[in-house]
Amino acid sequence: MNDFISRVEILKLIAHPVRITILQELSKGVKCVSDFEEFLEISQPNISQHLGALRRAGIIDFFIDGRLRCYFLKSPLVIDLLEIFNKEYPGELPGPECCPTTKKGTYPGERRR
Amino acid sequence: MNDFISRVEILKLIAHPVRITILQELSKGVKCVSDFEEFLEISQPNISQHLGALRRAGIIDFFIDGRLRCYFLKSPLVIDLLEIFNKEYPGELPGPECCPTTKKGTYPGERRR
DNA sequence: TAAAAATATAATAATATGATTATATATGAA
DNA sequence: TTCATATATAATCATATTATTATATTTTTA
Repeated sequence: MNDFISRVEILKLIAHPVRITILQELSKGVKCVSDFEEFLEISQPNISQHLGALRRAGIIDFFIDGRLRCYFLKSPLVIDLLEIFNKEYPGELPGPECCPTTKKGTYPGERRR
Repeated sequence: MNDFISRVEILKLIAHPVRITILQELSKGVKCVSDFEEFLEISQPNISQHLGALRRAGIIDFFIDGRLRCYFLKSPLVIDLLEIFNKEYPGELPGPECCPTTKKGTYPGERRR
């Protein structure tokens, strides 16, 4: 039903420095928790919590190898998102063309800003 | 300075149902606050706050036409992001191929999950 | 079978976010 | 000028998010 909201939830979840970093690593290949501990400067439980949240949202998943938990990317959206995240955007969009129409009339009248 | 963090901040800002809706509208053209009031079911001050936050982040900007404030998209990243946001993703990424290597050794041993 | 390693879960506390309400500002119209 | 319109700002409160600390679970190894 609420496709829109769940997409927003996914975005919101990804929009966190640690989780973006986790996803960037996973986009290169499988990683287990102790691998993350080596370069994320946060505690083990915190890593686990971030991984758990990403997992519950269906963004990543894991398999178990002995006592290792090996996480991998599941959501193809993440691949596209990371590409945009890393992309350079030189410049801004062109400003609005003259005089678009809204319910309130036609603007700009005098364009002061 | 911190390019990574500011990108995350932009993502975080966009990842909100009202703000995504605002940006989707602005991707179609200029809109003023009272235009938004017609289809966003939230209060005027709340709309103003969302617009203000997007503006402070440099994602949108406005010009003034009389007593209207006419907002428009500034960040090209948003265009790409909205495209992904609306894209359908059938299926998941293929699971990891056998036996990738981590600092901890080679896995999976027995893949139980 | 006891200890250790790898990881998760739960409880808590600090901080951030978001909506609401009330009020302020600026502009055009009467 | 005064009033109405369009919008912003500020203060407050409720809720959500995040990190921390402590503890539990599972599996391997000694």
